[in-house]
Amino acid sequence: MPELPEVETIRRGLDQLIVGKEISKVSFDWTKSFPNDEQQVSAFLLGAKIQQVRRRAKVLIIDLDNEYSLIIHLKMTGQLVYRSVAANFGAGHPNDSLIGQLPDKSTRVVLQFSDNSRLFFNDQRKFGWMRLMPKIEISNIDFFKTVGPEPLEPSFTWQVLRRQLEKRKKLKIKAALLDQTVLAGIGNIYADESLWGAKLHPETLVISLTARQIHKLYDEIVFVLKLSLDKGGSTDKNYVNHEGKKGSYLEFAKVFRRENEPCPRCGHDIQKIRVAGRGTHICPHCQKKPSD
DNA sequence: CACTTGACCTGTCCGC
DNA sequence: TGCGGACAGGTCAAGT
Repeated sequence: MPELPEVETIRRGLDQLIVGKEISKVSFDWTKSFPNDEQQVSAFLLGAKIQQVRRRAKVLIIDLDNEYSLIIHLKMTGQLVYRSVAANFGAGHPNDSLIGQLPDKSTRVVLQFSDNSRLFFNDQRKFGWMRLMPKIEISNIDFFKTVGPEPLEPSFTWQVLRRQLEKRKKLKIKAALLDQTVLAGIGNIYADESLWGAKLHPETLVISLTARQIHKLYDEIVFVLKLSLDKGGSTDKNYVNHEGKKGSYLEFAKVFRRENEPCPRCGHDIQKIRVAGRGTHICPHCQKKPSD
């Protein structure tokens, strides 16, 4: 899924929907999706109330009103959908949704609240996970110790991006943008979109970027992330928000999933290539390799 | 150490 | 229609 705009959309939604609710029951069908043992669950999850929903990079943190939190990573195909009994009963497959009544075939974990509403963690590919962890241990997770700055925080300036890129001078710029220790929350979609905006070929080495190019790339990263957040994120195949609804950013995307369509800037055909092991979309005219 | 590749899973699409 | 292979938005671990 889910890159920063999608995870942030869910965070905002859940923060409105589940804060104050008391967890009354938990069930799961796949241990890797929820590795905690019975004892931890009954001691710290059952009976706890939701205090707040936070996000760092692509990770959601649901703080409980005790010393524990639920940490959730949706990886590629995870969904977190909240349903009251009535809403679930009425759920079909309207145009703005991908899912009907829950649980469905991909449901891995169900949190039930004392008012009988439920939060469903669905994940087709089973890469995602949810786990209960003491709040005090969260900052000790390697990922949180090394993850880079949040691009939508006011403290993230183009100079910060330049400094972060210093650490990965030998990488291709696309690989650097996907590296969560450089910058938090960018994935394949927004890497391609911001590189197109900055007219940079994704294989351009970081070391060869000028200050002006980094500044432009910074502007484009912030622009595409804010635009996507405004559009409720991107739905390619699986992503839905906390209500089970799709995001509409891809209608506004310039290159992602638009191979063989004309570049909106120059009209040349958009190509799909492979960079850093990932499918990558470029306009070969606007985004020249430095050697070309 | 810095960087690249394969593994983790299921589902879908494309070519033969 | 059936079947094999490639590919899909993310991160780790293992390999070079």
